Amino acid sequence: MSNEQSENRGDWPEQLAVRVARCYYELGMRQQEIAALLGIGRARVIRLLAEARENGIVTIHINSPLLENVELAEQLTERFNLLSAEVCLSHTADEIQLAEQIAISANQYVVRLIKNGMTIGLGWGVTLKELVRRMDRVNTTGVSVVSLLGSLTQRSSIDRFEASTALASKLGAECFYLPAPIVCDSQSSRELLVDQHLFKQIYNRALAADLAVVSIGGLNSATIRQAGLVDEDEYSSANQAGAVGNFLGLYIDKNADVIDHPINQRIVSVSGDDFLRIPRRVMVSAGESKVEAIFAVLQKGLLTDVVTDQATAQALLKLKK
Amino acid sequence: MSNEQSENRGDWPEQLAVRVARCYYELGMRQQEIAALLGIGRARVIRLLAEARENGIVTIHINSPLLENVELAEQLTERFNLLSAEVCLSHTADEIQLAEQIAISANQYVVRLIKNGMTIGLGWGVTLKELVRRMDRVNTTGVSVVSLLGSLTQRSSIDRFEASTALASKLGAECFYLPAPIVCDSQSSRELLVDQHLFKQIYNRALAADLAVVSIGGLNSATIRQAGLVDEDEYSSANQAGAVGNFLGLYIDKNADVIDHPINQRIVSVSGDDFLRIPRRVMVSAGESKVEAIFAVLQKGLLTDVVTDQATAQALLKLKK
DNA sequence: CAAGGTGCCAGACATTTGTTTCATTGACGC
DNA sequence: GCGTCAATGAAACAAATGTCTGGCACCTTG
Repeated sequence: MSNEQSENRGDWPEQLAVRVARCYYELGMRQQEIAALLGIGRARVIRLLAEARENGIVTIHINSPLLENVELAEQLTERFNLLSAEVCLSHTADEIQLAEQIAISANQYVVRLIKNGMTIGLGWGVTLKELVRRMDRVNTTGVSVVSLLGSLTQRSSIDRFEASTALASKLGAECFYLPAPIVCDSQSSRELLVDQHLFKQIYNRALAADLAVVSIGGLNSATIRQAGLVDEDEYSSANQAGAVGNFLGLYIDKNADVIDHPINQRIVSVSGDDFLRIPRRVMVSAGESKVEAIFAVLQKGLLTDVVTDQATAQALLKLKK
Repeated sequence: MSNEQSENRGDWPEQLAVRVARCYYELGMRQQEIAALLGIGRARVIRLLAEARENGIVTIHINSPLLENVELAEQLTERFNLLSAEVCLSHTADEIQLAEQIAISANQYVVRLIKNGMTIGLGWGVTLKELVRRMDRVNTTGVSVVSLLGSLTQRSSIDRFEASTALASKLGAECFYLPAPIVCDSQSSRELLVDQHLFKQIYNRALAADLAVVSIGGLNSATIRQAGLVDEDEYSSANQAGAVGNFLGLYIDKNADVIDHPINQRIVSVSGDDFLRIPRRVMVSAGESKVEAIFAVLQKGLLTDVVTDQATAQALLKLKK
């Protein structure tokens, strides 16, 4: 039977995980059996299974929608004049867990929108990172991914928030980064960087995106400050200047207008009218603290699609009145 | 819009299952919590989860292929001149379990082939039934499903083997049946039925299918006889006449030629050259007892795609030599 | 070559999940 | 009304899964 296959095909960790996953989910074997079959410890089987789910090697889909959420989605679509919306169940107020949960729903939603030959503009943040991490691997051709914001420069931030690279790898796509930090030292250095030929080239590529997937930063969300890009002083002064959240790197007020504050002069991102040139603009976001900002952005018509959770959807619909 | 909010939205059993599934798989809640939240017993939560997996409300995908199986698939593709093939892991020799396992792999394979506006011709048997039962629900438009064989007439057989109806419901598609039993009483009654206007109409529809999904019946497979369509005498005499299996209802010999036997005169199905007019012909089958028949059919070039398991794939490749 | 680290297995343990049994409920048919 | 039957929850139990510890082998690094 299974003769000792040669050896060195592909990277082992992943192949092992795949094998374990197939034995477990497709063949319905017990972890103990699998461990015995593959000659490894049961603990490892458990780790590999967890890892496989984390990585999106294994994905679980629920094909039937929950009626009440379909209704909420329809209401959102109508009230904010969207192309479509998706509402998922939520159970926790913890923003990190929430991000994971929305990510799962958004996965299917986004995967359906991806077509061959497409350029995808991508934002930033834990939610998107999570989304991309658990996303199905899809075989595409001619797809490219462009970051809509400048780059993060700290390794730790990149690991937590940078999603483009991971998305590109899931899709087997090319990936482009705006060659400038997301927050520049000063307005003048921003202008210098933005004026570079290479920068413009990539910026134009971003403008030509067919699909944008973005998130929104609530103001007191940890994300922005965790990234260490904005210090406390700036944060609180932006706050006082009427900021309700952060959209594509820029601090916005309750009308979704970019507030007049020095920090916004230093941000590198595709925003404003340029952003609107992307025909399909999907927001993936939820959470108590982001409702106001999400509402503002929706109200202003910046988006064509929304993926959020029950609680946020209900809050948004209430605000509308 | 939101008209019947209050109570009667959708059928409850399914909605409950969906809700439980989402809580469990997306939100990662414990069964105990879910039971408490929804005010039902934990036992029911378990039953609903099982049911959801059975029905394909919940589907689990493994997105990364197993390298050794990719190799086997490539070998199959090349040796039998196929468009593509898929090989899944197998762990059991039990044909029923095997059917379940292949069905899981075939699901993804077949779903990828389905396009809007397509007509799908479908065969018969436990494997296909299983395939369809666990298949993802896909939203399609303009798809129709046509049975490639005459109809089953006993309720119990229908429940076990008839796949077209279920497929159509998963796809939201139209479904057409050949208006004749799969096995007629006599050759003459077959001719009479086949000559009906309505029959020809649907037969032509079947001929115009873009995709056929079929299985193969091993000779001593329980399926054929379970259906109670062929009695023991006929079975053993067909056996003696050199039958190695059953393809689209017809008994075939080791060259995949339809054997000269009275039973074959009474079968209603789309076969022979007519079958070859369907451009994409996928076989989903595996099992020790079917190897010879599968080999014959492949050798004769009746198929363009195969989904099978490791053991069968290896056996097929050995035979080729 | 040794210190420190990592990854793994083995096995003990806690938790979760699955199964069985039994009593209750409520719908249905007569 | 009144039995019958299926569906369900409760509780007890069995099995599986997940977590943790210690120890060993193997690496890296100085």
